[in-house]
Amino acid sequence: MFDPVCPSDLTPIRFGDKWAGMIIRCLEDGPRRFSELRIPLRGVTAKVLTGSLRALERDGLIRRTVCAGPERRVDYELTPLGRSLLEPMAAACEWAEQHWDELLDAREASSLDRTG
Amino acid sequence: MFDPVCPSDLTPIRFGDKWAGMIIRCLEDGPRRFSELRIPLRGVTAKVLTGSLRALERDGLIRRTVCAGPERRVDYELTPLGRSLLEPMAAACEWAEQHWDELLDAREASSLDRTG
DNA sequence: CTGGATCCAAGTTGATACTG
DNA sequence: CAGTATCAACTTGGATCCAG
Repeated sequence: MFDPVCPSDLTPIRFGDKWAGMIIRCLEDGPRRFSELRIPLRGVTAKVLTGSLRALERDGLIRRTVCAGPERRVDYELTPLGRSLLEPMAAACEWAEQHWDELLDAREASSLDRTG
Repeated sequence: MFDPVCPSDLTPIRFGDKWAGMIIRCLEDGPRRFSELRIPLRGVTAKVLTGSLRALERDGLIRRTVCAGPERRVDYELTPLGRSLLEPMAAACEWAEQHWDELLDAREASSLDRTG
């Protein structure tokens, strides 16, 4: 799923911490539960995801809602500010896609310098 | 000088490592020497600046040129790829300027939550 | 289910001293 | 001038276990 965003951390552009960019994209289409977020973000532990979510909340990019009811359930959704971030993110993705090959070539060339 | 870029590391958007974004902006108007770069980047040590420059060079964003002559002199300049990064960087800066107040407000609000 | 607590490995940044 | 070497501090991400 996150191939188009940052295939191998190759692009020099990053949004927040390691998971912030992916979290924002996960929330793009509407609110998601804590456990829903853990599915696409394969490998993220609860603690780290909590940390990222708290940071995003502190910056006013997402809103955390504890839903009433018998079952414990917490929803996260983008605030208008968070949603506005999608624009520069799209610009960053476009740049990454356009210059993907050049980035790869540069890495290859510099690794060849070291070996030969 | 770097107030417009990232006044207090408040924006969630980052380019490369801590100094990469500033280095790129320093090279925007043409080649600069190692020691010239150290002026605006107050506080950066030679080792750290070297590390950032090497990383940018490896990614093909800047080119390093050792100038011939009696005095030791090394120039750094943006490659076309590095220059192309100025576009998404401008988009990021624009976003940061437009939403500066909201970011500040969010931080204030969350710090108030903690104190009272 | 949604985290908090604790511990830990790894990476990042920097201070300081030194070199061709 | 343009770095390199070494060491120390801090930050990050994660594993594991525990709790309301």
